[in-house]
Amino acid sequence: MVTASKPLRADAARNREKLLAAATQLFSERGLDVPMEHIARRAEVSIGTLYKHFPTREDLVAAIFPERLAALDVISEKALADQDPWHAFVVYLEDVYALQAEDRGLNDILARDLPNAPEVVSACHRGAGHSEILIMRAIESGTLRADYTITDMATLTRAMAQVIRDSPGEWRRFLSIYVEGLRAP
Amino acid sequence: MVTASKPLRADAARNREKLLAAATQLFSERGLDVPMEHIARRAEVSIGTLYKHFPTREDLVAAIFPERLAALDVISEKALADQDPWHAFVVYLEDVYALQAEDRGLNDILARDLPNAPEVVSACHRGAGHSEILIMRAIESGTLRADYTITDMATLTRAMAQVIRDSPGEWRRFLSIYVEGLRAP
DNA sequence: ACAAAACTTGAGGGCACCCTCGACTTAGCC
DNA sequence: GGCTAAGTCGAGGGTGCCCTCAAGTTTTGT
Repeated sequence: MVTASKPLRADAARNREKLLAAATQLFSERGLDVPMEHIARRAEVSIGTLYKHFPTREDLVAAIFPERLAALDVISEKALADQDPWHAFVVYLEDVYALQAEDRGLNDILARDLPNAPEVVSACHRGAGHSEILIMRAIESGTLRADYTITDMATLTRAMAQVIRDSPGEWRRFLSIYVEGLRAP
Repeated sequence: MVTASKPLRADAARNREKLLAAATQLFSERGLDVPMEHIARRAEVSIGTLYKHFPTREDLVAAIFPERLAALDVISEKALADQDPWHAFVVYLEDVYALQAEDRGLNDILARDLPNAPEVVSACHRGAGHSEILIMRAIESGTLRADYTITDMATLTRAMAQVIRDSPGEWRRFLSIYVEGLRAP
């Protein structure tokens, strides 16, 4: 997937890296809505150059987040390897939201209607697939309430996004209460 | 509290009412952030007139929401009259969020850092006081987990605000799961 | 019916963000 | 060293929202 279509000129390559670094940092700190001007400024590059490299905000997101989202796969794998289905499911939730809590941009991506970047979308689909397996396993083991669905988890994710934003110190407790409500009767 | 300081001229009084009606409707439909211009347009009044009557958005909120928030008191009273502390608490939550779900503006008020309008603030304090009583009673009856606090409820409210916004069809289910997690062990 | 007071109006200035484009600069090749 | 394609720059035009104020209109008291 390393499209080496045309090798960039040296200065262009340098600027591209500076832009990515600046955007990575700002997205993470302030979320996906940071003004484009701020990104350019932090990269010490003009706004025109930013738009040359990344014509839309989406392009920037698409360049940055696939790597971030790879962390989700690591979390999924860890959970899928866990022998205890309930434990796997609960730890999975904790890990996912811990990741979200560390990165305001990721939080935005998971919470709102996602960007269309194919790589981002597919990472989310992958995540959803893994979640579904974890849910099924936990239901089958008789520990998770039988009517739990991936839709419920999507709702939870949006709720958690909000909690993380407003009260970063509270999200673990909030989650733990919710999780208690998830046990099979 | 009906400050009849200076009787308004007839046309002014009419416009004031039109503005209140328009703002009530738009706040409820679209939330507290509707552009001032939209409110003026819907009231069929110029933007200057809007600002004459309500110099800030806060003033509009202060004029509209105390009445809305009175509904909260009704809900509290009903809950406080309930003999079963657990039932009272759960129904209270359902009623509060049902109210929020009906009014996008109210949802905004309860979710974000509130407007400074004294009447709004005091209504919220009143609500918090009632919540606290309901929480205490439910804890004492041994049905609600003993460590539950008003802070947890504030967090829940923000989370619910988000769920109501994104997935209006899901909030009851989300709440019911959370509430299951609230039962004393 | 008239004047003064109260009210209304909307053009327009400010701001923050978006994005474009023509003039300049520079890397990289001969 | 000089040429050219590639890249950079930033002023400036567009949008949407905020809010003000001087000029015009309406109400009301006499």
